[in-house]
Order: sequence, then structure tokens, then C-alpha cells
Amino acid sequence: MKRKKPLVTLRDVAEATGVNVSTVSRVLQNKGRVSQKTRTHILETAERLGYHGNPVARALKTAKSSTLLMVVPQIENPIFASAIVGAEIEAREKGFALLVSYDKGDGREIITDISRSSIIEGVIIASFDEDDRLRQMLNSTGLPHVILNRHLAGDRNCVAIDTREAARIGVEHLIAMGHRRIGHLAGRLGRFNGDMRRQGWQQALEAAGLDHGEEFVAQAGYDPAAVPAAVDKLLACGVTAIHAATLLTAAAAIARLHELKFRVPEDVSVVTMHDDLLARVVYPQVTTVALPSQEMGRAAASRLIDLIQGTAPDEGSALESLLLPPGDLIVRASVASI
Amino acid sequence: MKRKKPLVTLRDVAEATGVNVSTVSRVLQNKGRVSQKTRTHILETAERLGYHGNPVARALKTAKSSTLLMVVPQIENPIFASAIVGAEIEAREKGFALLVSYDKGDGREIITDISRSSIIEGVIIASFDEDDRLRQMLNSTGLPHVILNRHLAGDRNCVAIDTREAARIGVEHLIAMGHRRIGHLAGRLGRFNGDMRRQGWQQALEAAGLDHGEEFVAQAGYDPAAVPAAVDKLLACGVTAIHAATLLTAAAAIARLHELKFRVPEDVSVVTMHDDLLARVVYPQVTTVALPSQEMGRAAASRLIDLIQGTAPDEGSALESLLLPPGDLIVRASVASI
DNA sequence: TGTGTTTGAGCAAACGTTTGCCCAACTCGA
DNA sequence: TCGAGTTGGGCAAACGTTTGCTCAAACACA
Repeated sequence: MKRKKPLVTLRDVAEATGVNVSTVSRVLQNKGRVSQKTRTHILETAERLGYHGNPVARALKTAKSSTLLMVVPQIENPIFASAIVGAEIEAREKGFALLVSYDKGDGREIITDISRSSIIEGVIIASFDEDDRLRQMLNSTGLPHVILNRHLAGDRNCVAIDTREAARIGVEHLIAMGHRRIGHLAGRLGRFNGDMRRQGWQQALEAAGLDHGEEFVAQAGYDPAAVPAAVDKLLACGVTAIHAATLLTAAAAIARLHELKFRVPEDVSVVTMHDDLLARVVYPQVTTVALPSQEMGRAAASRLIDLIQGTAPDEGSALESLLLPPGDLIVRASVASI
Repeated sequence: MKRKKPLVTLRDVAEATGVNVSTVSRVLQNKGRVSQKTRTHILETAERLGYHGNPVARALKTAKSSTLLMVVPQIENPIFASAIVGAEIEAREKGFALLVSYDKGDGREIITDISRSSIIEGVIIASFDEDDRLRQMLNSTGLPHVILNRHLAGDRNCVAIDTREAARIGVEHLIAMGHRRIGHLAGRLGRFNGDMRRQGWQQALEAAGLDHGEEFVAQAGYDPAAVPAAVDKLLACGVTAIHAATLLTAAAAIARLHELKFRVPEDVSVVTMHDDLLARVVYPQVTTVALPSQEMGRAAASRLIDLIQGTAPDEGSALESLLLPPGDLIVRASVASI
């Protein structure tokens, strides 16, 4: 039952070297002046004894836990999985650990729950609650935090992808392929990503002098079940192409088109964003604009750490929210020229 | 720069109550004997001052960090996202925090990297490296750990889903629908999940006295790109139905069938397992056997915590690896009767 | 009333670090 | 050879808890 490792401590190293713990400590963190001789001696014994340091003790003394928390919402969306990976990689590189927590929507309890078992230095908020209680309480706490995947008016610490631009690129591709009546299968309008994508769709259409009236927009959110009706609405307008806000709904739209015996892409073309495996397993494979979702997680972690360490790299960039440019257009088989 | 919260400490509460810190400590953890009077008094002031306790200090003293680590592999697979969620929920309920780390395959470094910044009490290994270096080093460390998503010969602490049974259920459904020539689109043979699924397929066929020769098996792993060739091989045997090891490859198989102008399910039926959103956005919607992936994460965390606390609930269950039964068969549109 | 037991709470020593302060020994220019 | 400056490293006090020991007071029983 007791597999308590003997646990090599600073003192063990000190004694083995015949020197004071403080000296060992200084050597190990490269602070203060220590002669080359004792330094190497200490380093050697530390290595020999297998000294690893105790992060908890350090955290207690320095009041820095080197721990980040990432709060994610319902994870159906694979974009969050990538973001977690990105954040974790960045965190680890910078010597931080990443705690992940799942927010069912009642953001309130999370922080207190978590801080019962760990001290966190900062939070990446990927979750979404309508009234932003989580963010509010973080603001009142003064705990550094970064918002992931959306921009908030007045909040300078957001990291998101420029999905408006991604939408534009997608729609421009449709236009370039000769489409003139292009519908938008919208995500959640009224939310950041939903609105951005719709705007991108609209901008591209405007720039080309094409129709972008309300009737060309149908909202389906992130819910496959809502897609058929939305697609039908678009079809009723005689669209030859659909720009879907998300890959998931794009797939659902394609399914609906099949169901109605429309051929894709011959009768109706479909384009969307986010280059996930999913894009390659539906028929036809879907043309998408890649989204740097992992990079987004990375950037969020990086910025959060800057915030924590007070090392905003250069004033300018740190004071503005970050909007990552989308990736490339990946041409597959869901768009036909007309 | 200094947003250092005043940080209410045990001593603050003690002084405010006119009592010794030790007493406060005892009250707060419901240990030792304290009179009802002082108890409530202390509780009150603690509440009033907003005392929250310092997990780091506690961890240092008790040598228990209440922190778990979950190591995940490439996360393309949504099953891991759910597993993380499940594990986190369970951990939080039991007062643990969940660190998540991403293993690119070189499992070796992870533990040391992580333990540079935190002390972990146990590890859930969802990642997979051929020679199990991670597990080996955990064994040598004596750090409690649980293997997620596969069973290892000789290791009693594995939590996985009975995908063999899931496969059987799926294939039996095909048989019940009148299919006699049923191919298996295999995952990674030679690995736990790949082998289990294949076995399940085979058992169902055997039980029904149907063909299950080598020619009815085609391997595609988890790679959509490998699917077309595999499907073609199966088709060459004249199968009327395909049992795919994973939802992703099932979708890819359906895409291939479309491409070859086979109708699904009229010409070829497809069944698989794992009830993810993906199953509802391909055409036709795919019939699958649900997999309790979130539950798997939960179970893993639960067992790990038991291990850590030395509270294996009842001898029997704790000594054997856990194999979760699959969920229900979700009938959708990808299977036709023949 | 005296002895024995329980109850309630304080004291202080840890846990493993980090760091400000101090001081011996050395270096160096005059 | 002397004093000023530098260098190397020890001492000890934290950081916020937990917990084993004490010990006084309160209680029990005869």
C-alpha cells in the first residue's frame, strides 16, 4: 500500500554535496552567484540522486502554480479538441500544465470547484454562456484569462479565427466558379462566429454585386436536425450553391440534397470551412477553407502566459485581440463550375 | 501589475475568531474534536472572510495533490473527446483536477515534463505507443495508472468498451435483416479494438453459420484514404452488407459506394458502431451501435481514484479489468432488409 | 471529595522550496 | 600593506497547511 517514493529533496542533494540547501537551490535555478566548481559538483549529485524538484513546494513559496485552466463547452465540435491540443503543447513548452474542465453552461461553479483542488494562474475560456458569468467572475477575481473562439466587445484578450475572411474566401470561390445565386446556411446568428460567417458571405456577394437578401439566409446553428428545413428554404430561392457555416451542417446539407435527389455538385454546390477528417468521408468530399484551430489554442495559451508573466511582448499586439487568418481553400469535389 | 489578492489564510480566520489555526484547520476538515460553539463561530468567520483554503499548501503538507493526468493520443477520434469529458466530470465530483496532455507518441518525456510543473497522483493512459514505454515507466515509478480504451494482457487496470459485443450486435442486425454475405471493414488489426471488432463480426457470422473467410475482411485502419480499396475488395466478394469497425470508415465506405454508383442501403447495407453526430450527417444516416465513450472516461477516472486512495470498492471488481457493455443499436437508414 | 476519563484547544514541528541578509574570504589598486 | 569592493555561500525566515503532543478544564463515578 505504501509505495511512497523516498522522494529526493533539496536537502538530500545539499547534504550529499556538503553544502547548504540555499546554494543548491540557487544553482538549480541559475540565480545568484555560485562558483563554477560547486555548481558542477551540485549538478552532478543532483543528477546522480535523481533530484526532480517539488513543484508543489515551489508553488507554495513563489505563489506561482504554473497551471492553466481551459474551460470547454460541449465538445461535439472537433475544433475544440484541436484547440485543447494546441493549448497544451504551448503550455507544456512554456513550463505550464493545462487543466481541462467541462462547462455544462453553469460557468459559475467551475472556478470554485477547481480551485478546491488546484491553484490556477489563468484561464482559457472556450465555453460559452449567454450572460458571460464565468468571464464576469474572472474579471472580478482579477484572474488573467483569455477568451477563445470569439471576440468580445471591449475585451482585449480574445483569440479567434477570422471566420469572416474564411467565409469570404469560400464564397469567392463559388463566385469564381460561376455561381450567382448563393445561399448561406448560417450558424448561430447573434453569436460571434455565426455573425462573422454571415458577414463574410455577404461581403463577397456585395463585392460581386450579387443578391444577398434575407431570403438567401437560413439558420441551422450547429444542429444537424435543423438542416433539412434550412436547405429547403434555400432551395426554394433557386440557389445553385450553398455556403455552410460549419462543416457539420455542410455535411448534413449534402445529405439533404441527396435525399431530395439533387446531385452534388452538379445541381448544387456546397462549400464550407474547417478542414477536418469529416470533409473527406462524405460524398462528395467537401471543399473547405481550412481553419487553424490548433493554432488558435496555441495562441490563446501563449497570450495567457504573457498576461500572467506580465511580459506582453510588444505593447501593440498584446493590447488588441487576436484574429488568426484562415488557412487555405482546400478544393475537393463538392463544388462544380456552372 | 500586482493584482495579488490579499488571500485569506487559515491564520486570518484564526485571529478573527480568537482561536488557534490548528483549531480552524480541524473544523474545516471535520477532524478532531471541537465544541459545537467554536465550530459554528469559526465556520461563520471563515465564510465571512471568504476563506477558500490553499490547495498547494495542503498538497505540500499531505503529499496529495488531488491531480490526475490524462494522456491522449492524436485526437481526431471523437471518442477521446467524450472520454475526456467523462473523466473530468468524475474527477471533479471526487475533488480531483484533471490535467490533459497530448502524446505525440514519444510517451517518455511527458511524465517528466508534466511533473516539472505539477505533482500528479495518477495517470489515465488513452494514448498508444507500440512498445508501451509510457506504461513501463509508470510501472517502474509506481505511479497509479489506468489504461483507457484497450485491454492489456496481464494488466488489471484497463477500462474499455466491449466492442466485440458491439460488433456482434451490429452484425446480428444485418443477419436479422436477411444479409448472408457480410464483409468486415476492419480497423487496425493487431490492436485491441481492431481485433475485438473483427472477432465480434466473426462470432456473429459463425453463430449463424455464415461465411467469414479472410476474403471478407479488408483493413482500413482509421484512415479514410485506405477505405476505397478496402471496400472494393469486399465488393469483389459480392457482399450485400458491410460492417465497418469505425464510424469514420463507415462514412468513407458509404462515400465510396456512392462513387461506384451503388445505392445505400438498397444495394449494399452498412452498419458500424459509435453514435456520434457524424452518423446523422451522412446520407443515408447510418445505423450504429452506441458506445458509452463518456462513461468509459468516467469509469477510468473512478477506478484511478480508487487505486490512489487504496479504496478498491469490492475486491472482485477492482482486480479485473473493466469492459463496458455497448449501448443500444440505433437503427437509422443505412441498412436494408434483403 | 478525590481519582480517572473525556473533551476542547493550543503549541510547534513539519512539508520542500525560495530569498533577503549577512559575513568570511578573496581580489585589487594604491 | 591596507582598505574598498567583489564573490561565494551559509542562516533562517517565510509560504499556508496538517497533525502529533500536550495539558487544562470539565465531567464521571464511587
